[in-house]
Amino acid sequence: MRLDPKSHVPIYLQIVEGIKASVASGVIREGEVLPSVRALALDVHVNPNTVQRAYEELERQGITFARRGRGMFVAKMGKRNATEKAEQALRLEFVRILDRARDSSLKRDRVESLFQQAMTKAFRKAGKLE
Amino acid sequence: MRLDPKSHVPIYLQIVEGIKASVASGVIREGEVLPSVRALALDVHVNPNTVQRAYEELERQGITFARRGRGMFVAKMGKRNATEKAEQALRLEFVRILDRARDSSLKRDRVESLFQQAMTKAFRKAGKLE
Amino acid sequence: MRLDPKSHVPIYLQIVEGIKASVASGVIREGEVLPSVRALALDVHVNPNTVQRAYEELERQGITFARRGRGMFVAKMGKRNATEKAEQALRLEFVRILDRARDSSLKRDRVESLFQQAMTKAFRKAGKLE
Amino acid sequence: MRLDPKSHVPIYLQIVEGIKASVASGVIREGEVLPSVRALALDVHVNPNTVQRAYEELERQGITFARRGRGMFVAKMGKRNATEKAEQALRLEFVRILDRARDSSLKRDRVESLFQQAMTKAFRKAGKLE
DNA sequence: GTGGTCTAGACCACT
DNA sequence: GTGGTCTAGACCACT
Repeated sequence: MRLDPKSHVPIYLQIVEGIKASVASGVIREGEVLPSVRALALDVHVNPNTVQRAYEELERQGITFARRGRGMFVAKMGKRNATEKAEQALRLEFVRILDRARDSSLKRDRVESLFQQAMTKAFRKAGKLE
Repeated sequence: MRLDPKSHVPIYLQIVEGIKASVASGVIREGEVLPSVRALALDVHVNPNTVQRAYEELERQGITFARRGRGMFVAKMGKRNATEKAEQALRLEFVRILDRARDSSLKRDRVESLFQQAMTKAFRKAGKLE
Repeated sequence: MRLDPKSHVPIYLQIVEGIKASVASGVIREGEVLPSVRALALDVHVNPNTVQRAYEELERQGITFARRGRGMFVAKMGKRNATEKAEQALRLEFVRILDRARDSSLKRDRVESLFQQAMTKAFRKAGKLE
Repeated sequence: MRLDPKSHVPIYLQIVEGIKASVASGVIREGEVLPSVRALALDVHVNPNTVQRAYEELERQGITFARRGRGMFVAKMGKRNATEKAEQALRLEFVRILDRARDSSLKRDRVESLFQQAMTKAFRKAGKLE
């Protein structure tokens, strides 16, 4: 999981996004257990409370559920929920950054070209590692 | 200028982005004066200190320069700087959100389709207002 | 026995309540033996330690008593104790939730109506099953 | 605001309930500001973080909204939301405690009588103080 | 001063 | 060991 300490997005929300991606892509399957709060905290070098907060948010979003003393599990509709939220988030991001590009009078062709470059980069990487 | 109080991006940086877009698109031209701190503060319903921080940041980025008692002016090369930064920011945003889309196993076609929808929306709006 | 893993009431206390109801209603009679810790634990999908805690609490409340190697038995006066505690608990619950309803400015008539609906539902069910 | 340290309901949720009652009853009106996190923390003798958590939950439930540097305000539909949630909570509480009363074989008449006593007590108090 | 995030560390219920 | 709540205290963005 990649956490960016310089980002304005709070760390706990970056963790939420990371786990959601893992659930959406099937890296963690429905019914499977997430890493424990303490284990993940050690792993990503943040305080356990910060992970705890991320886990609460995931439960609230219907991606996971908690079982006392057992751990945190991916919910039945977790994959579907996570995928839908990922698409919705992507759509909103596109709208936000393209609105700004337009306001900056960037040329439509130029925007298209930057997008295609990023696509190639992102989906080429996918084919190789991870 | 659109400010989102719920965004994780600090308001002063949102103001910076808005002004950079105005400079990049020529709404404010090189050598022209920006609205006064107080005027803009009243306009966007924000504390003058917040606008002040935004203006300092713009100067730091070489988009504008200050003349004591006269105001804040768009620098020579301000438009070019603003446009370059807008492109660079867009490129980084694309990489960031497409990486996440890939990690979420969103289909390449689906991502392309969401992008085209947002493009149409953004650049259709551009033709009409603002 | 209905256990709610999402409830803020600890599971061992939920078990205590469930058994008290069984004793109060005569489902388990005075002198009769309770299910073994292990049997009940398997039945309600809970760790034996949790059932053990519930049984200790029941003994402390004078509802049951333990016989080493024999099991847990309903005490003489167990039914009466359980019934009295059930009434007392109900009274306290009523006071608590009606105080809150009043603080929320819910109308007296509305509260009365919600109560009657719940009564009908609870005591109709009673006529049929269990 | 009455907080019960012996309750199994977490303190932060007790605070949520207390504020919701104040909003539902109009003690705090729509658009008005809530006590600051620090002020309320001092008032009810809990840690500011605990109040903060309650305020996050209130915002999530659509009762309030936050303005950076300004404070926490009652939302436009806050009163309605709070009242609806209060009714729903009451209904669920009734169902829960009446189911248990039935399982304990309490007589219907007896339950009715305990309820009426609590009603009189709660709504008499309302007429006098607060 | 006001809300929001984070660290550090304690204690609890449950496994 | 596992999640959930709470205290104590720091720092940030905004007013």
